[in-house]
Amino acid sequence: MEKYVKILKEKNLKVTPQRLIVIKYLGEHCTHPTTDEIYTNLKSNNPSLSKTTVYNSLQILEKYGIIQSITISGSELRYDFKEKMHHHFLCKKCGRIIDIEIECPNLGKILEYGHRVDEVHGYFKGICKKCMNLRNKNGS
Amino acid sequence: MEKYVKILKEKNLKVTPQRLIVIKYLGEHCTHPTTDEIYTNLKSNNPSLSKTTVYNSLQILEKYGIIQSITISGSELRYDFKEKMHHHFLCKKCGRIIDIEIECPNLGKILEYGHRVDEVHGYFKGICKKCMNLRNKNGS
DNA sequence: GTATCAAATTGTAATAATTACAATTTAGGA
DNA sequence: TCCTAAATTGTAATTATTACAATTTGATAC
Repeated sequence: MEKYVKILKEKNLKVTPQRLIVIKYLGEHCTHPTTDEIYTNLKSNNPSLSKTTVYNSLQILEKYGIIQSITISGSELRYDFKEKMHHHFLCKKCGRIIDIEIECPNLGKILEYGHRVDEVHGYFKGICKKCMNLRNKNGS
Repeated sequence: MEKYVKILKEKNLKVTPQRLIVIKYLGEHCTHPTTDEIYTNLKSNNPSLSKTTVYNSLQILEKYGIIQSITISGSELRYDFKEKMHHHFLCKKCGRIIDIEIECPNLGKILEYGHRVDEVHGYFKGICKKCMNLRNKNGS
């Protein structure tokens, strides 16, 4: 827990219990949850928690580069602890979002266009290995 | 216009005036419009057009690989004619989405994981060249 | 430890994006 | 031209997000 307190303090963000449980949740769950998933899961042990607070916390954590939002699955934002750069793979069968540990080798080229690049996102959609195996077994 | 009729027929999709104006709109506007933008712009010349039809048309056009949806700017889908593979750059200042003509050199690696990859998306966020120049001029 | 105050939290209400669905219309083959 | 499955339409419902005013609280100064 101290780890998360430290992260907030380093950015001069006020340390509140709400922010701590949100950041802790993301630190311990690599499921790329939506705002609603985070809210629902935390609500049971934190009955006074408001969904607006979850939105606010996620927003400010993202603003300060602690977490990142992912737009991969249609009309909802998902969140991810921002550690080292990686890509994502969305399985259209089981809906899982899998981390893909690769860097983006294109960055240099984009800089050549003259734009200032702050964020790099890559994602892939398809059928994950697990679902492919299931499909083969069932012969369908 | 015949070009768009042909595209639909090739996929054995029913050719309707609504689908044609939607596909034509995307063919002639490289602005990565939202569903609402497409609807509003077409509505004036096609008063009977329903927004649900625009949603339906976009959905089926995407399903058949004619167009692609882009999730880059928060909670809204944007659409793009699906020609050759390219990436996107979102300017956080002016909101423009700019095409970046690069391929993804990572594909091979993802295939190694054992997943089946159907779609490849890459996007970058930052400040575009034009906005950077404006900023420098104003000295801010 | 207490007072102070800007900032954070809460709950409700409003807005925006998307989907569901039943009734009507229509494209395209027989 | 007729027929039917599929597409379109409009309304209503759902889902995701934002706005905002009232209340509470973290962190600093005393």
